[in-house]
Amino acid sequence: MSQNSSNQRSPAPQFVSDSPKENTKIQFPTRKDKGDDSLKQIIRDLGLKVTKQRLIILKVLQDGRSHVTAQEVFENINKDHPEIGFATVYRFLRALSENNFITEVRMGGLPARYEWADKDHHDHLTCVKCGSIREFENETIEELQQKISKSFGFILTDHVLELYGICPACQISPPQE
Amino acid sequence: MSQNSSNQRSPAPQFVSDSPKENTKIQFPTRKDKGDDSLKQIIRDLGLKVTKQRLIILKVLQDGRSHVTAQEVFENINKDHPEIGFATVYRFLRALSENNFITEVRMGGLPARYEWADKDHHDHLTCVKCGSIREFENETIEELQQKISKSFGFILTDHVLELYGICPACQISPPQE
DNA sequence: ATACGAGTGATAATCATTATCAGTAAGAGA
DNA sequence: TCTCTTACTGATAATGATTATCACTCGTAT
Repeated sequence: MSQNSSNQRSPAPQFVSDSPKENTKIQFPTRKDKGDDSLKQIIRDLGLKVTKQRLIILKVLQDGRSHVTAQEVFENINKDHPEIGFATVYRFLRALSENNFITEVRMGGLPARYEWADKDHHDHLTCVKCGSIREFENETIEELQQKISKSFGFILTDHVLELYGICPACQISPPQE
Repeated sequence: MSQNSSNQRSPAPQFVSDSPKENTKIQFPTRKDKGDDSLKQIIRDLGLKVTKQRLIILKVLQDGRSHVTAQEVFENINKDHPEIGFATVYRFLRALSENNFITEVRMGGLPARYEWADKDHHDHLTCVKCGSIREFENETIEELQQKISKSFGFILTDHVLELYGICPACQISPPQE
């Protein structure tokens, strides 16, 4: 999504469902949540139609590992549902990401990775040797970011904090060929 | 072929944070100016041959504004030296970046930007409306990053901290579209 | 159930970046 | 300085992730 600026994913217009409905409190599904109903509700909350494809994508996101790329989601789905095209996967991932149901993480020039946004915000600590990712959160850093933004007169809308280092395992036994 | 045939929709972000500079023939030495000899030395330190092209690229990086994309460097050079191909620019920027003579900054899915690495470390605060970049540094955040890494047993080697927000100007007069 | 507009899948297009390769030139040694 | 070896260059093709296009399909409000 590098190319045209149209997708310059400005850190996301906060979820604004124009569906006035009643204030159904949005429940983010957890990993154990297998019910299709809450998945359907997510799609409706986005103001989108519920389709088989979108349910499948959501299920994979929910049950699969975190930090997946669009390609990985597609390949995973493709095994059981080869009729679903990758454009559909990309499109829906973008919709989810723009509405903050999932978080897009970009590191280096690598393909974007996505993770459920149903947990507290966290940042990443990535091993430059083996690629393993640890998550962390630090309230003080968050506060400092707010303070810094304010000092420049900016309204903070988003941030990316990625730490890179060498994990304990790779310090001991560097990965072989 | 490529070239930036200005795409349709969104406004191409304008990066105006650093002093714009016309290329004048006469260059007064700046604080960054290391002279041709030291530019040559940089290239030799990389274990590469000193070529006219590489000296020109280095000079542009040194004298031009910061946070430039490869395309911008190329276009800048192209005005006076249309014989230099963009592949040469990309190649050399990569070499410089891999050897930490310049720092590569990637934000969102946008093209990589480069900056001279001979200044103190700083992070970025980017306006999601107009693309302007402010630099900042915060010792406390740096220390916290070290502490966090240590708590996971990681040896911290690098980090990326990018804040996104709306700059004062864009809060007042949002760019129309 | 019907109609209509959103959704889909195949495919082409984009865009930044990298690879390829034949011709060129840097620079170490004679 | 001249030669010779090879790294370098520039034009162009290729790549890889992602988005646009478009005819067709399918949810879903009526």
